[in-house]
Amino acid sequence: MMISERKTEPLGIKEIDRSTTVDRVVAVLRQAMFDGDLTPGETLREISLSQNLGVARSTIREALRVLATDGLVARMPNRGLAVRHLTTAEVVDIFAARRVLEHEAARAAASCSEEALKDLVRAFDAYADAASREDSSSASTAHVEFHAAMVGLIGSQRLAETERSLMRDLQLVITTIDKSSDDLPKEIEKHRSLTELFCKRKVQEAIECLEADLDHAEAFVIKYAVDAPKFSPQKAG
Amino acid sequence: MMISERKTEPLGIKEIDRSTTVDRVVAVLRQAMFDGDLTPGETLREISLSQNLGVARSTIREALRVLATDGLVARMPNRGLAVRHLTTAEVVDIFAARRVLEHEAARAAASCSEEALKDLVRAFDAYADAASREDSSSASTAHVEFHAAMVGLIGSQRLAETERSLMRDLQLVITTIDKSSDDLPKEIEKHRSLTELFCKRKVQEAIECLEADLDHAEAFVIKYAVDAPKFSPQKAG
DNA sequence: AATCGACAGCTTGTCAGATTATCGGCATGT
DNA sequence: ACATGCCGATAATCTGACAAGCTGTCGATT
Repeated sequence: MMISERKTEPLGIKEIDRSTTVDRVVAVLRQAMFDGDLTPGETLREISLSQNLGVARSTIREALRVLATDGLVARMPNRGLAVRHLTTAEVVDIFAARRVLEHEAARAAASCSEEALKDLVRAFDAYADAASREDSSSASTAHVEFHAAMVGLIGSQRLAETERSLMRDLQLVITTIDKSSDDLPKEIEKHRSLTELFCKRKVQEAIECLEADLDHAEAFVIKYAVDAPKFSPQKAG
Repeated sequence: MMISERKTEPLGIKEIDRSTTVDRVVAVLRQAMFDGDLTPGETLREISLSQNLGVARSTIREALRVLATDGLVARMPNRGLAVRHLTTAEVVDIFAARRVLEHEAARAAASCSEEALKDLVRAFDAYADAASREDSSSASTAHVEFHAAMVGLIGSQRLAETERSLMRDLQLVITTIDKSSDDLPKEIEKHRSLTELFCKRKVQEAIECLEADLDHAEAFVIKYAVDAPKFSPQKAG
């Protein structure tokens, strides 16, 4: 054996960002929509975006193509792109999906590993932390991640990813409704008790808690969801 | 009121294809992977693709970006793209997700509308028809659509889309295993009885049927799934 | 006045070419 | 044997150009 053979890095070396420009543009745009800086219905012009972000139009186009595939923006051929507008029907669709996934998550809590539950607690802590710092942008992200972690208990990353996508789309609507009047502390408490029920593996109670929350949230969102007077979005962008 | 005001189209007017070149390239590549013309691990070179298909490299890039976002191809930054290779862990993940969705579909069959069941029957008929014509390409597609229709009974297009994506990824592996030794008639019969159980709303029996099928399919696929000796795929391309 | 058609402007769609960044392998030197 | 530096291949990005499609306007025609 050789002396001083080092396994990894000599400590203190920072992680290098290996993302491409397109990835970063996607992230920026996604966050902007997420934070409400880009509101549903708002058109996205390739040229102005490329000028504002200081990248070429081709790069913007690739980024927009990703967002379109994700379903966050709608393409209107030769007319441009716009931030997606959810119709009432779609909101109902999303909540139907969430009910299935989150119910199943509660059931999975009965038999999942302790380690998996730790992940859920970690996700909740991140959410609570962001909320306590009144960082609404981070809080939104953490909220999504919490729900994804919950569905993750089922044991399928794919389903967790689906939940993530559902939550993101909803967030799109929610941020446009009211940025401040949201009773964040109350939300945190609801999620805290939900987390506890999961950890104690009290399936039935968790389901009831989820159900109440989903019903409430659905009614709330639907009240503000507007039917889009636009083209239906492309399927596969 | 005016005379001869027509609501939609004067009959017989064909639908106009409004797809862009990128859309068509995506479709071609997707089908190629689906049919096994492009096998997992195979690298996709932008230049050769653009030459073969007779379109510009930028167009190819946008198409590949879509496929990467969909998760069908893996990006290795600055090294190229490759048709996705599913690891055993991912196959397990996918089947965990399918179990959740298809179980829920069986439960939903108890209370869904007759109309929804008709859709399922239609999907089965298309599958059986393609199989009887020995059109394996159409049969693969129809098979995916059948399962999507099944999950569609739950009442969420989003979940159906998730199932579609899961099935497509599996199909990617399956086509590479054996194109012909597949006992298609037997598969059709299994799906036929499944369809009947759904229509008769025999939930418990349907679940048992599904479970047996899923277990069998999972074992089959895992036996042939190879762990990829490549980079892990990018998250959001 | 109402309708139609041509036109202009804007934006996306597609393309070609050039430049840069990164990777893998090879050769070279100690 | 090992580290270093160079080189070829390929993707990543940018630039600039032109074509195609949509919208609204503005006359001309009826």
